[in-house]
Amino acid sequence: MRATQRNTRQREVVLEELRRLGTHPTAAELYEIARARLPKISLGTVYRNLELLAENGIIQKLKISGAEARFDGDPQRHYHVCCVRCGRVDDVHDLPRNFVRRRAKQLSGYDILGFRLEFNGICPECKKRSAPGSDEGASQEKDRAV
Amino acid sequence: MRATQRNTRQREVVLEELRRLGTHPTAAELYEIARARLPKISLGTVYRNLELLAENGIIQKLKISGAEARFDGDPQRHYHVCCVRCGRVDDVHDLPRNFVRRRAKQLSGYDILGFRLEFNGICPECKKRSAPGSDEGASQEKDRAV
DNA sequence: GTGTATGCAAAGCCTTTGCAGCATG
DNA sequence: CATGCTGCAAAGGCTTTGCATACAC
Repeated sequence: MRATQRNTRQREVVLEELRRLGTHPTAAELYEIARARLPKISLGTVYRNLELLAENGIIQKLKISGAEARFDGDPQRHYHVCCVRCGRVDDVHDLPRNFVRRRAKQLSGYDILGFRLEFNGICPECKKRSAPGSDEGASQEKDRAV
Repeated sequence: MRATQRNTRQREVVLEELRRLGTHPTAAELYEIARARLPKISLGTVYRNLELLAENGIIQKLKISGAEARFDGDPQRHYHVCCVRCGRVDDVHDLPRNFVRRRAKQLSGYDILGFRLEFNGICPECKKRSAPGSDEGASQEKDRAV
């Protein structure tokens, strides 16, 4: 999070529309939608704001297989299904502890072909590199049930 | 899988090197390595072959957060850790059924900040679109323990 | 011999950035 | 008013593609 951050109309609109959609739009899609309210907004601004919001943990940036990044207005959800044909992305809610293909299919309506689980964090090398008195404690380690 | 596919030296080398590495190189990295054995190979060819191998399920294409795609010579593994600082990707082996942050950290040496679980498959719309007598049964539904 | 794959280079696409002017706190 | 943000457009970086040639079967 930066020192001082201003609340601009553009940032507000981008976030509002992303949340209102409830889907996983690309930056370009969001740009088109935002343009209805702010005709002069630029793609660059949309990208900059999405990036910033994601850095602050307010939204989520997804890099699913496929060309474009997608954004999720809900930073809490972590389960997604993506279509290998059209690239569409949906959520899978209420995934039980012992998640299974069958359950994912029931909840999403997809034919589940596979899955991918990714952890993210700081690798040993990077830890060493900035070990003593680390000042860049970006994401504090919340104790959620990973 | 295409009608007829030929076994070229280039494809062979790309696959061999990817498997030999055991890491998750980018196309460019693999290109440099392959060049040691086939000085005239082109980046385009490396991309084409990686794409083809991934389509055939022989390797895995990963689109982790970050710019470049990464490739995994083992199509079976599904657990990865990626460093939010340098983009490095590692495997997490032997992930227990009730995976937990602690276990993932033990196995990888990373400081785990979060995770992402993605299913992939065919969305309801795409199913409808190619429903009767589908001829494109790309990935057969293996009954692995998703 | 036929059709796939390659090499090379150009084109594509998504995303990032430089810069001058604008607007927020 | 100081400086973060915007719009615009150009630049970047990874990936894909067109085309003539080479090679696998």
